Amino acid sequence: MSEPYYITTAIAYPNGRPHIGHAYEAIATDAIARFQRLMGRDVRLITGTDEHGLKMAQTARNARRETLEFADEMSSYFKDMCGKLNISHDNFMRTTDAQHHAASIALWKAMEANGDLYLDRYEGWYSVRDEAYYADDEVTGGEGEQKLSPQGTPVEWTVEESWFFRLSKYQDQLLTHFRDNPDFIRPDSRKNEVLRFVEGGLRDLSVSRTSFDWGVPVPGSPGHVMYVWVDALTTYLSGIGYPDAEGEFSRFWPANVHIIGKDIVRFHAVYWPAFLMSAGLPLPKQVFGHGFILARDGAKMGKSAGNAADPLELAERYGVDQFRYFLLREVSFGQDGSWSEEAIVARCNAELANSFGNLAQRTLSQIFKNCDGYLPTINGYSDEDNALFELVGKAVSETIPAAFNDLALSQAAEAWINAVFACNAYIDAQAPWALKKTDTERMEAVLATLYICIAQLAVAISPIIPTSADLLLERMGIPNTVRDFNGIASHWYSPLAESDFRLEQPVGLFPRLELTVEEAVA
RNA sequence: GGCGAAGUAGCUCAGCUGGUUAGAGCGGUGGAAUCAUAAUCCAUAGGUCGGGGGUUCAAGUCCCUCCUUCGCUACCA
Repeated sequence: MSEPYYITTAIAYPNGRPHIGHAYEAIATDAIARFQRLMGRDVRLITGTDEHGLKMAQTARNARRETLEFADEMSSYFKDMCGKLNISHDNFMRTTDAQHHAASIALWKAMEANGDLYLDRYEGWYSVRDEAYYADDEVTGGEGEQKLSPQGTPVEWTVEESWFFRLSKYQDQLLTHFRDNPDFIRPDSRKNEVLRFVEGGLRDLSVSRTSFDWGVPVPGSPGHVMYVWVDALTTYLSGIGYPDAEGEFSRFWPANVHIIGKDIVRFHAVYWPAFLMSAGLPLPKQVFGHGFILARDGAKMGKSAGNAADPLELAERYGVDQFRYFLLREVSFGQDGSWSEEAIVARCNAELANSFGNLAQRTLSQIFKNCDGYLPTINGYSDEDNALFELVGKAVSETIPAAFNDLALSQAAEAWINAVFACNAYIDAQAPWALKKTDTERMEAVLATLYICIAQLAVAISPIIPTSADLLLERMGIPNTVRDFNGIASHWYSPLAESDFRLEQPVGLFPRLELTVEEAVA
């Protein structure tokens, strides 16, 4: 059995439809998962929705909907998004699942058994919108006015009984863990923020609520439901079978990496490991906080900003693989990035259509026309051929895997496109269309060289553009068994050339994109 | 206020522990080619590497300071 690899997205709060940030996270996580599969790992990718909390209950009530039924609908949008964006998740975990409740309760009891939960009173300015308490001096608004949180949301003085988690107890253990595992939080800029936060001292965390009942009931404490983050984070466990400690869970926990947005690093890098320490469970190996995808004008994306683009609409308009490629290629993973329709069109046309798609098209077309569709046989390679093999081979078996391994997704794509550029330079320099008249044997060697390189490049980029890559490999007759990083580096060409495989009339892989009319006018 | 990140060619950005004429992609310009999705290839455009000061034989690359943007965090009065 191959080595397990467990990766998760954050568990989205489906208070609205998924926006481009959700799509970005799912796509990035999926590309990493697909890469690991191509490296031979036994992968689990878990995603899902975090459906509890007061906000959800209120939104449903305002819409005069039954809460669960409302949650069903909202969750389904996220599940649909995963389907449409070709996310290869193994499980879509909902916090409203019965098994998830059982998992949350099991985690709770484990923390309780460790003496880390106690009942106390909590009072302060509570913001329903933020689902958070604020200190007296954080609140603004004079006598008789509506008090506002630092985020500008309305707050009310609230007193409630609450269970507390002894977070303070874990300060030193956390710092030790951060020190001993320098890659636990990435990128470094996020790690520094967390370090400073923890070094500044940790207060115990309120982990239950009594003001509403839409959540996982606290065991043995009627009227209390768990703080949403407790059960949301538990999804990483329940998604692979917890509380059943056998089977999937024992094989895949701890997770290799949690992919999350930079805004929720603290929950994943402080609270979550503390919960796990308390429950006696091993910690995930890494938490990676990616950046935000900003609109062209620099405004933060979000439903409240009113400029949230529908990722599914963009994917439909420009193509799922094109959309995936754009996001992962354009944005340095871990940093913020921006998008625009112009940028999508420009990037995809330049690299996918003109460089790679056209490379495949011109190569396959020549084989189709000049070799009657049969793969040319090889009678020795020239230095130029070997130089290209070396360059592409290095990209495919060293640079690109190394970048993926390091979650440097844009660098992986960059290394790939550079190898594609080299192929185009090679085909122009060798000019097989001229060799056709002077030296058909040499022409065949050139086309064979390109054929091999194109197949390797298709496999290497397939984590990012899986459908297109597979389609090309299929048309090229590349057996499924060699469509991974090891296989495609093996000697599959001669057997294929000697088989009765014959190319069909080549068809363009990536149509050139055009801006939509509105966008072009604007 | 504290801490941190960033400010490099028109645009988007690479530049690790300081060291040949500061790089890439896109865009622009000039060629070449015509197999291919009017796609490709080659060459090139000369940016005081945010401002100022300093260390050094040598600094985008270290130190100080100022300006701008952003993130985390805090709030002394």
